[in-house]
Amino acid sequence: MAGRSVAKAVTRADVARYAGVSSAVVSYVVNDGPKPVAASTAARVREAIDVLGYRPNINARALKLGTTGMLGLVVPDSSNPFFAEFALEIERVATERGLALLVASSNSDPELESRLIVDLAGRQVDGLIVSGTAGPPRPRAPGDRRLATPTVYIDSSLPVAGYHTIGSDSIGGAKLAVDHLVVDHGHASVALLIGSGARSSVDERESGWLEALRALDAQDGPVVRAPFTRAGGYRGGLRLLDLSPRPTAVFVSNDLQAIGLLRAAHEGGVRVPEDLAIVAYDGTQESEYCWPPLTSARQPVPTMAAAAVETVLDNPDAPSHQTFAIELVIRRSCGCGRPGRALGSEPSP
Amino acid sequence: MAGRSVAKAVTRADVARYAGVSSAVVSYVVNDGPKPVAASTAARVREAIDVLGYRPNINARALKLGTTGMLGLVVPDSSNPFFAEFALEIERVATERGLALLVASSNSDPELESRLIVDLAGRQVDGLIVSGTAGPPRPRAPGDRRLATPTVYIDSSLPVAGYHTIGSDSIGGAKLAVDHLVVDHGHASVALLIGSGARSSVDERESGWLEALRALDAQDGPVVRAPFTRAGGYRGGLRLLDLSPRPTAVFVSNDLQAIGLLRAAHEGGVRVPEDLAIVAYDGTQESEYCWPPLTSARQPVPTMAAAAVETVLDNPDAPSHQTFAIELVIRRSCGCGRPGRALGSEPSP
DNA sequence: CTGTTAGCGCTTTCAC
DNA sequence: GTGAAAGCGCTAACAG
Repeated sequence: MAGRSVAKAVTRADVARYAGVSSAVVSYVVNDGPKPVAASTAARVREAIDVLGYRPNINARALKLGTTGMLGLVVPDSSNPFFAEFALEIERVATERGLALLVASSNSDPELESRLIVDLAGRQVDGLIVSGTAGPPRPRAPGDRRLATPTVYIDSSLPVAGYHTIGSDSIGGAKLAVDHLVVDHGHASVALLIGSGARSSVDERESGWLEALRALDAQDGPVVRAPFTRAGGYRGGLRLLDLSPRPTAVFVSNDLQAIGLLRAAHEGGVRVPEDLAIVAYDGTQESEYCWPPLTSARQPVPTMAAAAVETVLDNPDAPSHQTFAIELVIRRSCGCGRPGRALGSEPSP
Repeated sequence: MAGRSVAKAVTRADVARYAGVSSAVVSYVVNDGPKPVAASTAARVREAIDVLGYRPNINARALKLGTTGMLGLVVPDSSNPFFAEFALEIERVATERGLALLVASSNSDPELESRLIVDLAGRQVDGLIVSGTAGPPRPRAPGDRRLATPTVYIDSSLPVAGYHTIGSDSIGGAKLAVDHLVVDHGHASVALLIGSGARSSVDERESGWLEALRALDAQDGPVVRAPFTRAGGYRGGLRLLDLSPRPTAVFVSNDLQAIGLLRAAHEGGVRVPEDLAIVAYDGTQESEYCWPPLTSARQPVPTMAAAAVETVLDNPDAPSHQTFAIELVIRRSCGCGRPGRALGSEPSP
């Protein structure tokens, strides 16, 4: 059905004919090598290219070279601002390196996810970056057939044998959040509003929250589980606010949920941070512009994205693991600053 | 540099050898045609495929067929939730049709944008969907060389000669917004906070705003221009709130700006909607979860995305234009509902 | 039902 | 400095 309509593309042979040279020469001038070409010939070729409107067929090139100049990215949900920002950063560094980005969303469905991975691998992408819904894959069995495509799992705070993995230091991040609430703001205990995913293992944000509380001899507050979405945060928030006694402080596992919680609080007349202090996780742009602005444990997205691309491209063998420190961005929802006045009141551009 | 590490992939020839058939037969079973294959042979081939872990090389296939099974999408800013949602929808329908999506962000830079378009076209995508930062291209000159790739411009409320265009009915949408503010809420005039882009022509949202005001014999309020971002809305909002007399109602050209404006209002102690009624444009998810929830003129993103893909794939010739009606989603920021209580208080999932 | 084979557009070695 | 030709992995005539 397609293919029919693609107006007969002009090919390297057309250019060669028009310029009165061989197709090899066209190749030399297009790629600026590997052989030198006389200046005058080159000029003629370039003119032919211009006149004819020639565009090299990148796929043919890929076939010959065994390289596609494409990266694949699969995320659970690209409308989650965190993944959107991640994707944008990856795209930025890919573009810088002359690569294009093939994206796919698994919609948090492990089955779809693996189909997408297989599909992208079949498209011969030069590297695959995946944020697994089902968490990182299980360690590779000894005789396992490798996926030929170099792959890195992001969003994995622990190493997985046989794979490249990258993640933020969620344990450390959770601790930062809890410490701030307990030490700096004097809360006796901190609740947890956390995502309920398909992930098999315990979320490290939960471990960090617990560890921090223990280390401070503070009490762990109630735990509420809800989907990693605004709506999930809203519903989870409703339950959280219904608890008695109502928690005075909560650590929320991502910005989206915190925003949902904020809505629940507004509707219930619960003042943030006066009645309920909130620290979130991710530090997306959206967290800066809700009301009150969210204090959030920010993942260094640009750095992580750059590392992902680099790892998969420059280091395809030798599985590695990298963890990135997170930074607590202080705004108003934790209780810092003055009411009605956002901290750092000139928002970033 | 790349290519080296790609573990020698298993090819159709390997499978053929292993199964003791010709490569054509392998092709027949993989594609389920065009020739029939004996059941027993097919089984042998399938087993070989399995054992060897064979994956067809999609690029080779593309080269042969003149079709890549890829769509290209270029947007100004994929971290804008509106475009993120759009991209997600396009991806969804593309996946349904077995196509992959190549995305690129122009970062609102017209120069980058055209480079990206050329690059994607060179990658032989089967169709190109672009949301132009420079607006749709100028009408095609008679002798103009066509871009061979079928292309549709989204976000273009007016037709452009020689191109496929798709857009929401921004004039109608703006009127809906203004009418609601003036007729239903009794505001004597409505201000405008609108994006300042690279677009050459006047934004139709501005025209709609003006027309609606005229039609109602109402007064046009002040116009403030600022970038299409949260920060832009914030800064524009600061200026707007500084005006005297301060407007009592404002139509904002996208959700992002409205969210920035909301922050400015919160900081300035201006109550929304009591002191300032707001109606935004786009109707992204984020508009549902800020506080107060935004009344917004919603673009039918899924419908538009489906139309874009269909147009570019099934209708590559015969330039067409499609406009989609927008729907005013009533929430709290316009003054509807009760204070502290969001309208439709059970948010969507 | 199965096999042979000619390319798709490109790069690159090897000759001139 | 330039050209001829092989071949990347795949499909689809065309023969058997």
